Amino acid sequence: MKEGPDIARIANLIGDPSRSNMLTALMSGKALTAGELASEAGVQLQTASGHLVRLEEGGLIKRERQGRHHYFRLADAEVATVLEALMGLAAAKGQLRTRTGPRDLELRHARVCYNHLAGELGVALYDGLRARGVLRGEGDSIALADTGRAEMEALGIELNTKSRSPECKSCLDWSARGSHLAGRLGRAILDHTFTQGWAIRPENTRIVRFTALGEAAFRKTFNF
Amino acid sequence: MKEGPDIARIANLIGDPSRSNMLTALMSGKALTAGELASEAGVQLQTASGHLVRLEEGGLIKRERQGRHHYFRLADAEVATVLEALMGLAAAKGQLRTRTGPRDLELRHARVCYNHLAGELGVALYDGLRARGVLRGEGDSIALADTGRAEMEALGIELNTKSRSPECKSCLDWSARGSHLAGRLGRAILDHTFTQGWAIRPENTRIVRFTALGEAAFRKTFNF
DNA sequence: GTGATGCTTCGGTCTGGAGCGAAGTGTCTG
DNA sequence: CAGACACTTCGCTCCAGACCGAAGCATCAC
Repeated sequence: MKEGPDIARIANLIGDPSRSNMLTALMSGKALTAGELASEAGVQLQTASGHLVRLEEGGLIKRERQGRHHYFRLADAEVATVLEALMGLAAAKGQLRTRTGPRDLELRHARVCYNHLAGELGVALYDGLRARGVLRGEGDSIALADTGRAEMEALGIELNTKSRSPECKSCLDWSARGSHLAGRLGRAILDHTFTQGWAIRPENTRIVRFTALGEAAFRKTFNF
Repeated sequence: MKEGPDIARIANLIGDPSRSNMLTALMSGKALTAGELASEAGVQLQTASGHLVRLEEGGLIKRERQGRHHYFRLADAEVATVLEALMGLAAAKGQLRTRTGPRDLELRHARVCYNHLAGELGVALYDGLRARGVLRGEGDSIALADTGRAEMEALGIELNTKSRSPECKSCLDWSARGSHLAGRLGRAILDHTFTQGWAIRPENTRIVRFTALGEAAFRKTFNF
């Protein structure tokens, strides 16, 4: 007996892990690019692109083209409401994420979040820089203190001052409680980490794999 | 990869056509056997049995064994709320099932939503009660005004004060724009409707079929 | 112009899981 | 007890779709 609207199509769209991760990321209300969403979902750009087409056709998200970027946002508030309701139900049913594997442990320790460092190490760095007064401010408006700027320059970290994107930003971390550092500074520090050879980036993952010496050097350099 | 509850598991459970048909059937609020649900979904008993195990493990439905029968019902009202919200979204996105027949019209007019009245009539009742000040509050926190409580008692509507579930709740309606009344009061009013003989309930549907006199009495009683 | 970047499309592989037949478990009737 | 009935479990097939490499567009920077 088929009555009423077809739940299954919509639920099936939300029901794929990659897509639900993208939708969850879009719950922030911000518009995100395909690349950012791919990174959020932990899949390659081609895969994400396919998912985004399906979500768009299903009416769950909307696309805005700006130059070579495609920005995506939730289609409307009703979509957000349904996602919120699903989150509530999932929480009530104890379906918290508990996946644990070797891959997962590495991801939780240190990973790339778009273009900056996330995970336990990213959160520790962020907390350390704030405790020492290198970073100031709360929430979205974080700034580099003058002493901090000098310190970064002394380390040879270049901030690409041409870009108009925010210099410092905090980004919520899912694996560790707290935030990590995003923005141009976050990007520059991650780049520095790779050029110094402290860590490598295994193919097709978000994992940032520090060497033992590399992690020690990283902690010492940023003094946390 | 974001923090928070895992939407995907729950949504994936709902996202299969067979399972969503079963859940939709259970939205009637009645307990159904595995065999009945299999025929609702259009699959063999073995297949349905597998789905029911998964839905049970996911916390969406509950099982009661009675002799050689297994009866299933939705786990709780929250599940029903989420399903109703999904129906609303699906309807808004034009994912209606192609069949639009007399049945569909009846469903839109008046139907059961878990244990309370939904459809045009349910929304009209809700709007009427609010306009007259019987119900107060916005969003999730809706309450029965003192005058309203007296009015309901005068009508002989019993509120089962033992239950700890909320007395009044609003529930989004998918067929009409607006909300209808859920919670203990919503349940009591629907029970009253049947005991008064204003409406009957055709087998195997969510339809609530009012008689002409019954609908008039219903509207007059609740004064809308 | 050339090269870099962001995204899409195409073609291919591979796995999760939906489906069913058959056999097994539990419950009722006579 | 045997046999009917309701449901579950097992074993198997099969396919949708998730994923990625490579190639193709479009846009930007120089």
